[in-house]
Amino acid sequence: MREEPVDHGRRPEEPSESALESLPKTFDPSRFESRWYALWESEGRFQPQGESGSPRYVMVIPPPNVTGRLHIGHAYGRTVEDILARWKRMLQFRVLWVPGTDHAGIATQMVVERNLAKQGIDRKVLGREAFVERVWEWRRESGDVILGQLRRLGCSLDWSRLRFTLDPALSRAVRHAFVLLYRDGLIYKGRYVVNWCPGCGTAVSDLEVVEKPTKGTLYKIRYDVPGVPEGAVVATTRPETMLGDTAIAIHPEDPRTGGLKGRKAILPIVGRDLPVVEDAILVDREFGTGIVKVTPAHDANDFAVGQRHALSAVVVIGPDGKMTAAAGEYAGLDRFEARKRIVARLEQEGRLVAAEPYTINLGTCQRSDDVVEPYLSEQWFVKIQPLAEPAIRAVREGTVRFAPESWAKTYFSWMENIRDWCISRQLWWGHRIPAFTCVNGHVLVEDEDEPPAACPTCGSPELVQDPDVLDTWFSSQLWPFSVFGWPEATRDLKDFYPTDVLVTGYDILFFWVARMIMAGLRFTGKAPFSTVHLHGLVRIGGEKMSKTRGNVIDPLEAIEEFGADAVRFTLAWAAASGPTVSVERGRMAGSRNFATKVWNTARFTLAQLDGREVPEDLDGRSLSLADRWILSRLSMACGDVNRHLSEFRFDEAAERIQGFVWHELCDWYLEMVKPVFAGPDASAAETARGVLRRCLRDSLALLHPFMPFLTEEIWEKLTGRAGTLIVTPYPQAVAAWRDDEAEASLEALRAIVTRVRNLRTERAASPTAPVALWIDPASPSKETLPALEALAPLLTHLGRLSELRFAAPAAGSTRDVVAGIRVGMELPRSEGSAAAVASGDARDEKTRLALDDEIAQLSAKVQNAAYLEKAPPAVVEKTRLRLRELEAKRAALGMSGPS
RNA sequence: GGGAGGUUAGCUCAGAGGUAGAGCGCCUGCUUUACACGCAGGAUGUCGGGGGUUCGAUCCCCUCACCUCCCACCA
Repeated sequence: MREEPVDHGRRPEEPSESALESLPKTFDPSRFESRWYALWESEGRFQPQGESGSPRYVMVIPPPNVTGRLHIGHAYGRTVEDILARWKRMLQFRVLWVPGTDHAGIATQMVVERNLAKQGIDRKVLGREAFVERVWEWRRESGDVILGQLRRLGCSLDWSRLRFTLDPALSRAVRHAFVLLYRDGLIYKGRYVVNWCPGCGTAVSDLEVVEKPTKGTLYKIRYDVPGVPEGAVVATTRPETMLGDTAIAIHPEDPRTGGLKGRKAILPIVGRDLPVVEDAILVDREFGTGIVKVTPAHDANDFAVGQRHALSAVVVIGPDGKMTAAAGEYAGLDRFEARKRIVARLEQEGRLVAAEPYTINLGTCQRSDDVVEPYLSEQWFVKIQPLAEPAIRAVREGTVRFAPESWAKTYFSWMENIRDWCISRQLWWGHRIPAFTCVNGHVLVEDEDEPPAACPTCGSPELVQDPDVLDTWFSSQLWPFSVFGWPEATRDLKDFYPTDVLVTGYDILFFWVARMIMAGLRFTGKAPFSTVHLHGLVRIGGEKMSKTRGNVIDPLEAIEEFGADAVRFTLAWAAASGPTVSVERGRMAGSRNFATKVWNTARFTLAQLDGREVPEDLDGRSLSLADRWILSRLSMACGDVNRHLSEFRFDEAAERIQGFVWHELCDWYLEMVKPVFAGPDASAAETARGVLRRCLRDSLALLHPFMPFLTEEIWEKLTGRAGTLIVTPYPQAVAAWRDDEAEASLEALRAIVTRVRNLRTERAASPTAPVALWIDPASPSKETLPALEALAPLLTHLGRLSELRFAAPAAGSTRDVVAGIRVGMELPRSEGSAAAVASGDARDEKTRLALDDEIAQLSAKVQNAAYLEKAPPAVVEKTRLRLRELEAKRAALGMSGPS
C-alpha cells in the first residue's frame, strides 16, 4: 500500500540489518493495527480492571445510529473519548467505556421506507408488523458497520457491554420511565397544535424543526364585513390556511380597527361568518393592518386565541400535506397547489389587495427537509418544567459542569424557557407508547409489552395499545443508566453509575445532554455525569463539510492512507476550544510524518540498545549535562501533557508531545548522544543508553492515548512484553529531574550552535565548512561558561567546529552575543561567496538598525520613573538584562570585521 | 429582538497584561552514524477599525465593521 521511500543516493555504510531487524525499515501501520486491537480485546484490556471499589472512570458512548457509518465528526468525538479512556486507564483508574447504538426512529424508518419504495413496496400496504420486521432485517444486515469502524479507529470500548436502545432491557427502561412520569402527572395526552412533518407523517418536537430564511410572499386579503365598507384586510404568508379561519382578531385599544368591534366578517370562498375577537396578546398594534386572521388548527398562536375565545378549530390540511374534506372544492390538493389556486381565485374576485415579496423563516423538518406544518392533533407530552428545575440547579450548584464552561449559559437560557415536550411520533419503528385504551375509553398506562387481559376500571376485555411510538430522544435520555440495567438495581448500575464525563458535540446539548440531566435526576436521583465536554463540529479547511463542496474526508479512507494513529493524532491536534474543529489533509500527512519520526527514533534507539548494557535505574548514575537536560525536558513535558489532558486541551497535549519528541529528543539529544556512543567512555555511553531508553519509553507511554497502535508495536520491541503499554502507568513529572542549570547550559549551547550554522548559511558556505569559534570569558552572562567548557566536545561536534577557544575573539572575526554569551566566529574567505558576504553585510546592517530601535525603546523604558515605580521588579530586571544583552550584541556587531 | 463565539504569518489554527507561536505551504542549502514522511538555515504579521483603562494592551473595557452559530418572534 505504502511506497518504499525513494533512495536518494548511495549509502556506503548501510547499518547492518542485524541491528535493526527488530523493526522493519519501512513504517507501515496496516501491518500491525488490527493485531494489537485483537490482542487488547482478547486480554480483556477494555473491561474495567481491578477491585470494584477502586477509583473508576466511566463514559458512555453517544450512541450512533445503528445503521450509520463513521463520519469525521464521530471519529473526532470518539478519538477524544478514547484518549481520555486510555489516559485514565494508564493512570490506573478502573476504566469503563460503554459502546452501543441508537435505533434512531425517524432516520432509520425513512431509510428503510425509501429502500422499500425502490422495490415498489409501500409501507402502509405492507402493514405495521411486517414493516417493523423489515427494519429489523435491515438492521441485522447493515447494522453495526459503525462498530467495526470504531474498532479500526482503536476505540477501547468494552464490547461485552454493548447495548442497543431497542434491547429488551432498554425497552423495559423506556416503558418504566414513561409509567413513572405518567403516574406523577408529568406525561399527559392532549389535542394541541404541534409541528407536523407531512413527509415523515409524524409530529416532531420544536427542536427538530430547522428554520430557514426563504423568499416568499405576503398576501393581503380583504374580508367583507357587513356594515364596514372597506372590510377587513388581513395578511398571511399561507393563504391556504384561511379555509380554516374561525375568527379575525383585533387589538382592543387600536383606534384603527375599533369600527370592527362586535361585527362579523365573512370568510371569502367559504362564506363562513367569522366573529371579530379582541385579543391584546396576539395582535400587535404596530404591525400591518392591525387585523389578524385566526386559524386555530394551523397555528400555535391562533390555537391559543381559540382557547381564550372558545373558537372552533377546522383542520383543512391533513397529515399527508393535502387539503382535507373541510377544504371543500380544494380537498385532496397538495397544500402548495391549493395555495396557488386560492391566490388566483382571490385575485379574480378582487380581494387580493397586495402580494409583496417577503422573507419568511420557513420551518423545515430536520430529517426530511419538508416544510413543517403546524397541525392540530392528539399527542403525548412531557410536562417539562418540574424536570427542568432540578436540572438547572445541578448545573448552577456545580454537580454537573460544562467544559468549556461558557456552555452553561446556553443551557440555562434554554432550560429556563423550556416548553413541554411532544414525545409521541406517528411512526412504527421505536418504543411503542405503553398506553392502552378500552372500548369505554378508559386509559391504562402499564409497564407491559402486551395489553392487559381486561380493563381494571370496567372489566372490558377489549384493550387497544396506543399506535404511536416515542421520540427517539425519550430513550436516549435514559442511556447513561439504562445501559447498566436500570430500573433493576444491577451490580453494574451500582458500580458504574453515575458516569464521569460525557463527550459530545454542542449541537445536541438540548436534544440529549439537557434531557439526560433531567432524566437522571428524576429517575436515579443523581446527575448522570459530573462533566460534559462539549466539542465543536468538524469542518474541513474552514468550510462545512458537504458532498457538493467535495471536501468530505472519509475517516476510513484517511485511515487507509495515513494510518489510524495519524488520523487520531490529527483529530486530537485539531481539537480547538471553539465552535469548529478544522481538519485538513495537510495535517493528516503531518501526523503521519510524525508517526514515521517516532518509528525511526525507535529504530535508532533499539539499534543502540541491541545487546548492550542498559541501566534501568538512572538514580546514582553520573549523568552528563545533556542527560540532565533531556530528563529535565522530559519531566516538564510529562507534567504539561497531564495538565492539558485534564483540561480537555487535546490540541495542546498533542503538540507538546510532538514538540518534545521531535524537536528536543530527536533534533538535539539524539545528535548529542551519537558521539558518546562512538566515544571511548563506556560508562558514559551506558548511561546515555539508559537515558535514551527512558526517553523513548516515556515518550511512547505519553503518546499511547493518541497513537495506540504504533506505540504498542514499538513497546513490544523495547520491552519484550506484547500489548502491555495500554496498562502501563502514565508518565508523570519527576521533581528530581528538574534541572535549571542544565537547561540554561544547553540553551546556551543550542543558541551558539544555531548561530554557527546560521553563519554558514549567510555566507553560502557548505554545512561542513570549517568554522573557528571563540567564546569570550568576559561574556555578559557568565553563569553558563563553566558548563560550556564541559560541553566543548559537544559544541565542536554539533557546530562542526574546526577550532574552539575560550578566549577573547580574534580581531576580524564575526562577533555576536547569543544567550548572553559573546562569541567570535571565523569562516575562511574561500568558503563563502562574495555575493553572500555582501548580502550578509546588508543583513547585518538591517539587524543593527533593528537593534538600535529596540535599544532606544528599552532605554527609554528603563529611564521612565513611572515604569520603574509601578512595574513589578522582576519585569524591570528582565528589561535591564535584555537591554544589557542587546547592547553587548550591538557592540559585538560593531566590532565584527570582514572575515 | 435576545444570546454565544469569532476576526493573529500565504492557508488552518493556538496563545498570554510586559512588543507573538505551531502545522502545512514558501525560499536556500544538504545524504551529516534512525528518518527525504528527512536534516540545516531562512523569510513573512500596523495580532479587524476607532476610543478608553494602564508605567505598558494584540491580550482588559467601550464602540464600530464584518463573519459563524443558537434561541425567540414572524399577520
